[in-house]
Amino acid sequence: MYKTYSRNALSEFFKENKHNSYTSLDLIEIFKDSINKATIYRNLKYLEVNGFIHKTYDDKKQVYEYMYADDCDHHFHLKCVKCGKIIHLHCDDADEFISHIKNEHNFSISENITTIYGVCEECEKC
Amino acid sequence: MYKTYSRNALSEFFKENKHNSYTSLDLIEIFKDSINKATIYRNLKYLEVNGFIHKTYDDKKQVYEYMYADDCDHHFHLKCVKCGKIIHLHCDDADEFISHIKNEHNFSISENITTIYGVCEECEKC
DNA sequence: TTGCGTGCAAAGGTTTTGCATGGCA
DNA sequence: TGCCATGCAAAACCTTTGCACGCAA
Repeated sequence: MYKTYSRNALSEFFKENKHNSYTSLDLIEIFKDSINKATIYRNLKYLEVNGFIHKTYDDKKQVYEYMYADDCDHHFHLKCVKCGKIIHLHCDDADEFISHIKNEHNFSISENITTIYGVCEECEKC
Repeated sequence: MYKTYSRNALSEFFKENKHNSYTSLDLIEIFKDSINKATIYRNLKYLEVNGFIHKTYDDKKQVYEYMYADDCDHHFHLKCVKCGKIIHLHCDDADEFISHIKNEHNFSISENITTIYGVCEECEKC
């Protein structure tokens, strides 16, 4: 893997903003002075294929979003549809639920590509 | 609600294919001889707003998919990433999982907009 | 008759691609 | 040197919109 300016800038950005997710257009805007949009798209794909970022999905914006992938293969992501916050769910009950679905419903859940939508505590109050 | 040819054709199609989901492009292709694509888009939006179809998301195709909505607000959808089949999950353990997430993690899951991805029984064998 | 749905074509927005250039191993 | 990344512009692609027409209530 080449370390290039664009690739570094993008991956550092994701690392520094672990708790947010961004659409491709967000990133094009953020880096508009330094990185061409074709390069943004190419590097998003690259970083995703190489497991550095995790592709998720925002129901409101109708587009993919990308987020920092920190060993994201083994837990669910809860995403608040109001504020956009992503919660990495580490929970034994979730594991049990997955086992139950596997054993009783014969379906093997892939946590890494599943995003569970809902409303977080703070937004529930509003 | 007007009953028009296009709207009827689309909703009947969804009803007859309850266990599949379709992208807008699938539907444009299927109805290419009888319905204009602008009308397809307008009616998909209409049917979705009126709760007749349910909008979901396919990780592979990077687009929305639409499926027949049969009281889909109160259960999870399991989608097989290999064959595309959608399973409407009616399961007490899922309800318990949702309660747990609500009570212990303070997050209110919206089942109606969440699709859980994984691999179904048949595809697991391959 | 009036309002809504439709078809067509054009516009709008997002993503991908081809090609020439430049940088890093 | 050779491979890969990049920028630019064009192309491709999907979806939305404006407008005129026609059908349904």
